[in-house]
Amino acid sequence: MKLELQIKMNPSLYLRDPEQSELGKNIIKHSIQLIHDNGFEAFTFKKLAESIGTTEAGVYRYFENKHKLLVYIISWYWGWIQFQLSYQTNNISDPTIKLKKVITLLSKNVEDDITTGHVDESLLHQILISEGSKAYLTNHVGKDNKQQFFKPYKDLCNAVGEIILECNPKYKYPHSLASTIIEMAHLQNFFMNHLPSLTDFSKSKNESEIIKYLEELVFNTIRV
Amino acid sequence: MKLELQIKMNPSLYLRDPEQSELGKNIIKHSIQLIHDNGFEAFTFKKLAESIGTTEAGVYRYFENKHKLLVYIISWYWGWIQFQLSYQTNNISDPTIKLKKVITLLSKNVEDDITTGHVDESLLHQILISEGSKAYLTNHVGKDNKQQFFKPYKDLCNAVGEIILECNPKYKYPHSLASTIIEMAHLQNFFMNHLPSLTDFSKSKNESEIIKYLEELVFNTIRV
DNA sequence: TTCAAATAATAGTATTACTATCATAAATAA
DNA sequence: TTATTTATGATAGTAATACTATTATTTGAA
Repeated sequence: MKLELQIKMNPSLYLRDPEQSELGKNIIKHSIQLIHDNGFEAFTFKKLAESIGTTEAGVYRYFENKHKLLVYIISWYWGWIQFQLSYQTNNISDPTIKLKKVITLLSKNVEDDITTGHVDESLLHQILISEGSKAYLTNHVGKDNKQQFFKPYKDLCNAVGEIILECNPKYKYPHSLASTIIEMAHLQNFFMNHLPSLTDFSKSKNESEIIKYLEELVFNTIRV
Repeated sequence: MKLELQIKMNPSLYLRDPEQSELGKNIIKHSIQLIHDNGFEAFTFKKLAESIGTTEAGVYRYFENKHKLLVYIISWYWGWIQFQLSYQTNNISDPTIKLKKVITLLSKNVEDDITTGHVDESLLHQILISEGSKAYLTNHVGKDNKQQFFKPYKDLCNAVGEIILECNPKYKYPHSLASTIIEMAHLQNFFMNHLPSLTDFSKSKNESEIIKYLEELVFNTIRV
């Protein structure tokens, strides 16, 4: 029996469920590749259609526009991370170890997960680093939020916040600290690779120093 | 005698210096207003030209494209913040107080500064919160960086890093902590206003709680 | 006064972000 | 089995965006 991990997506994000057809899966797969390779600004439905071997209209039958497609794959990623988190922290009772697992999970470049056929999680992780914040940094963030587009992100943030509170039930800013960890795990990685003088990780070019930095930051602030 | 604060800009950002003409100053002024009101994605040179009462071609004589214009106004803002920082921390010897001033300066909504005629710093601060990271989150960040587009940001980050080191000369991550402060001052503000469940500031809607959060975060991590 | 530079007015192109239409192939239900 | 829905493919078309180019007019410094 083959194990298939299915992540439940918000139906408002798509017109036709991309999981339900080959073309749909191809749209996801090639979107991830193209957004990774050329960035979200250069990504168009025309290029995507060409890369798949279908037509622009074909893509529009699945997604209303490229922003919703971006939010879709990002939501998928947060759902996947949420699953990894509960999987990896299962049976661990020490919240400190749990929180360290979280930091590592968010910071480390993930390996491609074979149980999710058409999605390359490693590329997705890179996309999150450079494009993740573009999902919500728009002037329609309020509308999108009302449609629950950011629920997976919020759920993750809450889950991390819970772990923080397990470490120190009196800590006053569990959600802000959670969103700080999530965002900084990505941003410090981006800076390390593209604007190294904004970090102290220039030489090493690997994530272990970012993890150390974040651990110090987090555990010093919650252990008051 | 009228005091005029002049911020030196990187000439690669423009084709014609916008400070040197009325049209140029209008381009800056109306860009800030339009980007603030509608967001960077919806901002076009055509709308800008209409709002000024000139033509699209007129704007293109000053800026190659809207991205460079964004980087220009953002650079201007960092230059202005850098000036405010050195001005406000002048004659203060206690680095702890200096660092607190930095956090407040970055987090608090600024008041419009009369010494800079055509620039509304309060709007600029809002633009930085929602659009700031779009200056570097592109696939041409490397090219832009080679042209020194991010120097004002880096200079500020260095200056803050210096203050951190004054507080604790042994602290290992002064630049990363500086970029964390800068980015989080903005991002937590954005979350507070648009995605409050990612923060612990939902009720108050003012920046003083963000300042407290950041101060706790920063001083607990550097006082090891 | 003259000459160069800045601006205004207009036009035009390639690309993007869509919408619409119609034909065909595949899946499914009667 | 045929009838019919449903997904896809092929093609066209539109409005807006992101520019470039040309020419005429105004301004302002030598």
